[in-house]
Amino acid sequence: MPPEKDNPRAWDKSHYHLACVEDAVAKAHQICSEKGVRLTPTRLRILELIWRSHKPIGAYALLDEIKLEHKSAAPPTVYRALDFLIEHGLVHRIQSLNAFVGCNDPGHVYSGIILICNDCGDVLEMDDAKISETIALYTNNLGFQLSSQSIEANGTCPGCRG
Amino acid sequence: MPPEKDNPRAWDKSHYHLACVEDAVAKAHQICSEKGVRLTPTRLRILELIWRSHKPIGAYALLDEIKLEHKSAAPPTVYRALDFLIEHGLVHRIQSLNAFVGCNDPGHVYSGIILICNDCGDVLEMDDAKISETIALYTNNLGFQLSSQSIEANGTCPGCRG
DNA sequence: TTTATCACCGTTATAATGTTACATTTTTTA
DNA sequence: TAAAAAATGTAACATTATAACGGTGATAAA
Repeated sequence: MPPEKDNPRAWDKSHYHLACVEDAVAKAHQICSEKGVRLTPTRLRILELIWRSHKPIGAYALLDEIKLEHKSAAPPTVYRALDFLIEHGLVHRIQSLNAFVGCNDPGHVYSGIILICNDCGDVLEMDDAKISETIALYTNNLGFQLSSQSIEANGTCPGCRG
Repeated sequence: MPPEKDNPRAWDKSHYHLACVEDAVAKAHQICSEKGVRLTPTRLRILELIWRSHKPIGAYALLDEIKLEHKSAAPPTVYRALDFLIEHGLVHRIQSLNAFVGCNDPGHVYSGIILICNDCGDVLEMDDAKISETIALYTNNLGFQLSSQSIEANGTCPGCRG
């Protein structure tokens, strides 16, 4: 992770579907209820911690935080919750950082493109059907049956370009 | 990594620029010479090992192999060589697998899209300017200065669809 | 020719990330 | 309520990656 620079207006997130932890929690309850799966206290807590961190957060950072209130927590505690949250589209894993962010539009993802600022470390999720359709088209022409994709872009965010 | 299935004709790679280890080594020598950087014996050996593995290979698997001939090798031996090879575009890192593959078209990359077969574990590199241009366009409209990107797609390759 | 520098490598240790396996508890289902 | 399934606790371990420091050999500067 780059030098910690705090840049609260790194990008314009005004179009985001979820503006705060509370929104994310409400949406998560709704989605889990619709799917008939259980948003247990640990899962909920991990989701909240991810949303309260306004940057991608790693599994062991989550573990440190959750240990403060839940002394017996261990790596599987965190990884199981993350698996659940990712499986149900509530959280994205950022492969290039081994870190996690809340999904901005759960239950409605075409293709999540993750933009990562190399200066401040903040992330923007960009959903675009066109790009994922293009990739699906190209891969289908090769006879490849696409099941998932991950697009991560590195660069400098508007806030850090100054 | 999925169950080991050996599927030598998983995809049509007839369009690949580099067909074998020897091609890859020759091209690497050429590129390093043009850039004035040193393709030392260890770097060359790691590149060969990556190309001889016809699947993505992890750093510690490379370490095991190189230890057979070079008893004193340790993790930094491998990671330093990998850093070099990646920096000069000779090797790609596959983020979702923590593994490495030879770049099929070094010195001429628009956007390497990595297709990963979930059944046989083999990988195809697809270079396409259009997709990377589309992403560049979209991110630019957000004021994001793009420096690099990684696109990985999971699914089933033609060979494994049967 | 000495001395400084630099890139590369050897070596040891350790950090960071992620998983297995099995026991226990809680919740749901029959 | 009893059986089954889902979730969690717990300890140990596996995998991936980096830090730190010293040595070596080539090249450049004094």
